[in-house]
Amino acid sequence: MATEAPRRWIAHVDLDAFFASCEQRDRPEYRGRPVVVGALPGHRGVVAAASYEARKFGIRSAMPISEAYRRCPDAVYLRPDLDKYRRASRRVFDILGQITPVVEAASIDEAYLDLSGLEKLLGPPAAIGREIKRRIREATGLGASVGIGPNRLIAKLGSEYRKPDGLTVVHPQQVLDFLAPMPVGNLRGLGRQTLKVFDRLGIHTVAQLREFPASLLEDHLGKRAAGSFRRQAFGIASDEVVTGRQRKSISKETTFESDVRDRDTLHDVLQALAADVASTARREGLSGQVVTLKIRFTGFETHTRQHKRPAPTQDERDILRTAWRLFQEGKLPDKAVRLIGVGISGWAQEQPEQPDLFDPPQQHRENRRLLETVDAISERFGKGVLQVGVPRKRNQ
DNA sequence: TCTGGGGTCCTTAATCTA
DNA sequence: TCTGTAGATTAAGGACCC
Repeated sequence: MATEAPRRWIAHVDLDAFFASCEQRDRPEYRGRPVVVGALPGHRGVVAAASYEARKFGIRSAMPISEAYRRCPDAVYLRPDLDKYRRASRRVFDILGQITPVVEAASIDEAYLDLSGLEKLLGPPAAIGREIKRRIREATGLGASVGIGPNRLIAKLGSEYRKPDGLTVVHPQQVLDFLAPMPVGNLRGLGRQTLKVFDRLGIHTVAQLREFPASLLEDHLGKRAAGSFRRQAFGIASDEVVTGRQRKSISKETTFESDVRDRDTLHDVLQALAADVASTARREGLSGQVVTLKIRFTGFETHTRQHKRPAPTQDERDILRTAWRLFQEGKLPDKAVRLIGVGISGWAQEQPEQPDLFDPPQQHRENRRLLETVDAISERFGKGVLQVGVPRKRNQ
């Protein structure tokens, strides 16, 4: 019996234990052994990636390295080599681009592909999935898991369904059965905090979520989140694959081996981080107007302070000056610092912002900006140095 | 357990302005 | 000129993801 063709076939490709697999590929003596990439034992930090051999000991990413070491002292512990992983990632994305131009990079080791309309050329979805895996392994020696379904959610859950080296195709008519027995924790955007709420409500599986009264769920999670999880429970999700996404911020941060009180040290570190941010911004041709300072104190108490500068910048001196002012004037607790970081965002528009004389609110802002500049100059050099005519507000 | 680094998105509160 | 208010913008924090 002919079934109706889906509007879309979306694939999600996920490289298995990516960082650890890159290391095992390059060092044959690590193959078959538990490999943990992240902080080194005895230092502050967490697991960034664990090979499948390491996972047998219960080691997971984001686990404190001390805990990982307790579980498996004999594992191979390595610092991440991000340049190596970026090279491998680029190679994989090249291969995906040969399958279809509609590829969205979801992270360094994950991608969404729109396979719609490729069946005539490459065969049914399962055949395309096998071909993707084969090409990745042949070119890079890395294993990948692939999920294919009518939308992004189903594709993503499909790639997680069988790992490593898995392939799962979920046809539109199978979506509800595929989701029903899953733990709700598998849904997108549902983390530890939300899981507690679901636990309290006695919702553990997607099937139970579907049965739960929508209005009651809204009471506990808010309209937006409740709606999102309910839609997911019924397999409703976006099937758009967005190519060429632009990043929205650049940031650099560092955690000290032991907490720091010394202001000079903090300033020096902040300067290095600002230089790093600025260099990335210049390399990518981005200028940001908003500078954000992130501080984590002893006890993991974390604060951010941000400031919108009058003009975009990619200059480390501007970034440092603003960040240091935020540090000094941000009414932050007087405690030793565990982590410090700085970032920029709020990119310059395509064309420099011009005051629009036909847009009173904008004109008002421009006037105010002008007055602020005058004030600042007067403050430094004395009043009367400058006389600036400010256009009067038009009627109303 | 004792918690990295780099991000995105959302909610909420304060402030500004028409 | 004063006042109340609604909407936009900015800022801070938190949840979440890999």
